Amino acid sequence: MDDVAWLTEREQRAWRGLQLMQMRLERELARQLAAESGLSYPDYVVLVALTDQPDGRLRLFELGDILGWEKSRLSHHVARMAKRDLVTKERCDADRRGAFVAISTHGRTEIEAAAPGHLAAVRRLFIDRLTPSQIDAVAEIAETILTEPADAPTPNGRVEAG
Amino acid sequence: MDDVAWLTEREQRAWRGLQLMQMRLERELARQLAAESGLSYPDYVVLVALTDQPDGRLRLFELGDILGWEKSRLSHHVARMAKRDLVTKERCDADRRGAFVAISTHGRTEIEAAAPGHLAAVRRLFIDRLTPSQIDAVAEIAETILTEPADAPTPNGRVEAG
DNA sequence: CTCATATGGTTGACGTATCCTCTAGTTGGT
DNA sequence: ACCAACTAGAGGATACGTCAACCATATGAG
Repeated sequence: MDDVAWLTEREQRAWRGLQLMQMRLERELARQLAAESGLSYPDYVVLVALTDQPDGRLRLFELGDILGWEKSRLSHHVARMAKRDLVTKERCDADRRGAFVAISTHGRTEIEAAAPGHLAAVRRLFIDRLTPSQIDAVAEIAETILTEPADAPTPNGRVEAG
Repeated sequence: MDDVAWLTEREQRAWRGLQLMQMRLERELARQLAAESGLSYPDYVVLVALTDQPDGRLRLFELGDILGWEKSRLSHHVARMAKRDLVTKERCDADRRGAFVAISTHGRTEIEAAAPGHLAAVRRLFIDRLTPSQIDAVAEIAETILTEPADAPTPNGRVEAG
């Protein structure tokens, strides 16, 4: 790193800080969830996505698109969650290759028990330590970064318009 | 999630956006490093920390503090890196329980080859898409979040003053 | 219809992360 | 000197993520 053009001091402060912040947040949230519920952080986000659906279920590829996960990871994770009866898998008659993941009764119980503590932690660790304008700044920055640049590769098989 | 006090819309926009942004950045950077070098992202940050040292070496626990890693993870990771001859482990005479991790010649070669592409990716994906004031905002937000709150648990065995 | 190709999802192997426990060595009190 | 408490680090068990190969079904061109 000595002979390479590194970032300016300000840039490095932002970049390095962001990395550390994110690591810390994820670790703390994962720890909190593990301590106060039987769910991991990935379990949690899967169940949230399912409860967002009126019928509590999604095709696997839809869930993958929502979470930004690869299909393989999703398949493995859903299989593990099904083994713990947090979700069930249902076959899809319309497309017989496909399958639904549906939140189970037990899954609902678990996430309803986990959510308040998790939300409190998100507030305590992040939201409540920032000013409203900082919150908005975060949202804007994230949206800027997330808008697909024209020449970017398309990670999840999504296709550029045109 | 339906019957639980969730975040306000603004808060959720920031929080969810941050999560997605970070996932996307890490994935792209990991992909870039894997494609253009033989290093993983964790390999890279370990080597950067070592090259920041004048003598290119650190005690394991010092490295752990710098990176915010648990000692077990660090021990495992350094062992794997040593197996690939990216670093070497040296015994510490001053404290014979301890050990140094030192970057090897091969490690220097690898990171010097990897750095330009990685830095270019950091710029392309993040830095160059933000205004200078957004960069500063990120730095300030990260520093706010990273300052240890008085009542927080102490993840890495660090002890609160008093 | 038939074949090539694309899509939805699974699986196994392998590297990685975390938890917990263990040993060696250090430090401090008596 | 001795013993208790602590620290540095290693290592096994298990869960997780990724890659590449794979199967089954769907789709479209001829």
